[in-house]
Order: sequence, then C-alpha cells, then structure tokens
Amino acid sequence: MYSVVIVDNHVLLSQGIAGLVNSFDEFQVNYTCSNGRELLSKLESSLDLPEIVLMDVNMPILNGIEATKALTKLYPSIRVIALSIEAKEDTVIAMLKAGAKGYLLKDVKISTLHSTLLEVIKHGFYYDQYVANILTKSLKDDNQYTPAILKKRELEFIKYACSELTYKEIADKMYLSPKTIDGYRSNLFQKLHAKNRVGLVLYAIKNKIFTP
Amino acid sequence: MYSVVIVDNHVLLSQGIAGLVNSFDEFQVNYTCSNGRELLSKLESSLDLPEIVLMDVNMPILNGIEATKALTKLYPSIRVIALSIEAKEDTVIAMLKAGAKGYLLKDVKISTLHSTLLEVIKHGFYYDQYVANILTKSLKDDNQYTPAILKKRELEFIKYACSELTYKEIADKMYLSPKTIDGYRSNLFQKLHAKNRVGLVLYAIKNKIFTP
DNA sequence: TTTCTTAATAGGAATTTTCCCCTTTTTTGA
DNA sequence: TCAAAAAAGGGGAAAATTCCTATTAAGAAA
Repeated sequence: MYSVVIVDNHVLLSQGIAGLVNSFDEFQVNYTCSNGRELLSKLESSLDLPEIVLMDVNMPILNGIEATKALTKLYPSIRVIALSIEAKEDTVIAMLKAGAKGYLLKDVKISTLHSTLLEVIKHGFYYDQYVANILTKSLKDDNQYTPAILKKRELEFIKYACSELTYKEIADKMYLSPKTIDGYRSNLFQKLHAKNRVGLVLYAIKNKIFTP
Repeated sequence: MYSVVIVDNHVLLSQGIAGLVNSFDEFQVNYTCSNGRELLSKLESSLDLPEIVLMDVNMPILNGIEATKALTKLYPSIRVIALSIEAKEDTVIAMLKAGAKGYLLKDVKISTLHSTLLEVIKHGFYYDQYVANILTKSLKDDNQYTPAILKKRELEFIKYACSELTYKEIADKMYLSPKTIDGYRSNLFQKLHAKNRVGLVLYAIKNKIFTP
C-alpha cells in the first residue's frame, strides 16, 4: 500500500482525486493540502513521508513549481507527479526541471491515472508520449530555459507596456524621462528577443508578469 | 432525493464532485458527461430529467455557455449551476445571461457546494456576493455586452496582429496591400475601442481569438 | 578610495504606426 | 435585380516606435 498526498487548492478536485486514488488497491491517500506551503509544513511535522505527491501546478501562496523544487531537495525520496489543466510547453519543462517524475492533465482518464501511479512506483518516473516529446525537444535545443532576470524597474515598465498607454505616458507614470523608458524598452527587446512591443506583451503574459 | 448531472471534461474533477454530491443526503448523481454535446444527446434519450446540472464553463466540443443556452431553452425546468476555475466578469455575465442559476468556483468549500445546491432547489437560484455584485453592476451599466462581431478577414488579421510581424509583413502574409491592412486596423480600433495595437492584442486574448 | 557596473538620460534619425478622407470592385441578401 | 455591405486599395501627414551611439550619476565591490 503506497501512500499518496494530494496538493491542490481546488477542493472539489482534490476530494475527487482522493476518492479515485483510494479506490485503487495499491494506493491510499494520507491527506490533502491546498498549497505548497501547507504541504511543506505538514511534512515537517510528520514522521513518515508519502511515496507520491500529486501536485497541482497553479496554486496560490506557493505554486507547484516552487513547491516541487523545495520538495525534491528536502525529501528526494518523494516522487512528485504534476497535475495541471494545461500542458504548456514552458510549464511542463519548468515542472520537470523542478523534479517532477510525471505530468498528468486534469482531464486524464482514470485508467491512465492508475497506470501512471504504478509506473512511477515501479520505475521512479513516467512520462507520456507528449511530455517525452517536449523533454527530448528541450534537451536537443540545448534549451537553457533561463528565464531572463528582470530588474524591478523593468518589471514595472513591462506591466505598463501591456496597457494601451503610450511610452510617453508610461514615462509620466513612472516619473522618468521618455528617453529612459526608451532605454528600458531597448534593453528588454534584447533580453527577451522581442521584435516590437507586442513581443513584450506576449512575454509578459506567458511569464505571468501580466494577466489580461 | 434530487437528481444531479455533472458536465465536465476533467474526469478527475467530475468524479470528485460526483462523490461529494452523492455524500449529501438530499442529492444523487445520475450520470456525468464530458461536454455539452454529450449532455444534450443523453437528455434526448432519457425519460426523466435531472433537477440540477453542474456545468463546467470551459469544455471542448460544446462549451458551457452554449450548452446552457440550449439547455435552458429546451428544458426550462432544469437548473444549471455554472462551475469554473475562474470568475472573470465577462464569463460570469455570459453564463448568467445564458441562464445559469448559480456560479461556483472549483475551489469552493464543500459546505458551500452543499448549501448552493439546497438554495437552488429551494429558491430556483443562488448567487453569492461576488456574483451578485457583478450582476447588479452589469445591469446598472446597461452593459449590453454585445461582443463585437468580427468579419472573417478581420479575425484573420487580428491573429496576425498578436504576433511580432509588422503590418507590412502581415499584408504580405494575407496577400493584401498594406493600405487594406491599415483599413482593418482602423476599423478594429473603432469597433473594439482600442487605442493601439496592444489594445487589439489584449482584446484578442480576452476573447480567446488568440491564445499566447 | 578607486574601480566597475548599472541606471538614467540624451540627440538624431529611420521606420512603423496611426489617422483622415476617399475610390473601386466584389459579394450578398432582400 | 438592385441596393447595401464587405473587401480591397490609395494619398498624404502627424505621431509613436524603434534604433544607434554617447554621456553622466549613483552604487556596489575591491
């Protein structure tokens, strides 16, 4: 009987998964948490670790990626399986880099959930075809996936760039000269490989700097 | 014992909700569907209708909004409760206009799920504070919520506008003169109240014309 | 304290975007 | 079948964006 912990802020979902996992002969849910922070503090104060953590990617407080990083570092024996509504390439890569041993979509079939759990116990990981493709592709590309580090002020600027304000107006809002703003713009174009302002907007949205 | 049908393409979630609903004394899940189309055909071939449908908003094939419209028209006795991960104002309004009698978030507490179900049975509807606010606000604004109707070619253009292509390049791609493209741009600015290209991008994303 | 990096600021100019007013052709629907 | 709507195209100009190359101020590191 392998123990499983579920981390997801959607109560309905985590209750649902718990029910399903408990219905599998080989597995049993110890408890559920609603974010990464909660999981970490529960683990700290508990004696026996779960074999598997089913981890939602998008959570408040401490998200799945950061939580997985912390978890695999502190408790290498725990196998994290990511659970997400979407399989955006960047997200998948980030989760795998963080140490996830599998990646499931929330519209997964029950049989797939079961077999993935079994595989992860047996071989330590399980990546389906789609995830495996992303993985090999990202390796081949020597995809260094180092999300550019933006400075405070640049971050502030890029948010404004996602509005319909003119650079002149942004300069006013930030109490800077339009020329300084132009400097930010130019730097960011380079850093983010953007060809124009739309490029900044898309980057900001993809990296959740800005949410439309 | 009131009968409930769950419509959601995320199997884990619908299983989960089913379990919870079944645990309530007053309710019982008849069956679950994974999209609107499936629900409609199941209803067509069944004799007794459910009292309540718990309807996911984002589904493939036939989404929650369209499905709810069809449902409330064909079977006015069925009370639809919307179920969504997010409470975007536009989405909430669209669902309510479509005829939803309640709007729940997927991170709802179990007790709230229960009480909402009971309220909807008792009074025919239940809107929590947040949803009620949106509702009154949209009424006050005389918010006619007529999402602009875009022509085929405009739609094609706006997708390109969400890329880093210049208008000249878009014109090439669409085999049109830059001047024609400029016409599209100008029309769309008016129609969508956009001040610049970023406005188009934001509109496209919000209305799922384009997904980053 | 001196050095080195980063932030802030410019000038000047090329390109692109945006605006306003207008014509012709094609498609469509009543 | 005939008018209306949609689609395509255009001239010219103002405004905004983008690019290039410098200079100065401020802060961190040595």
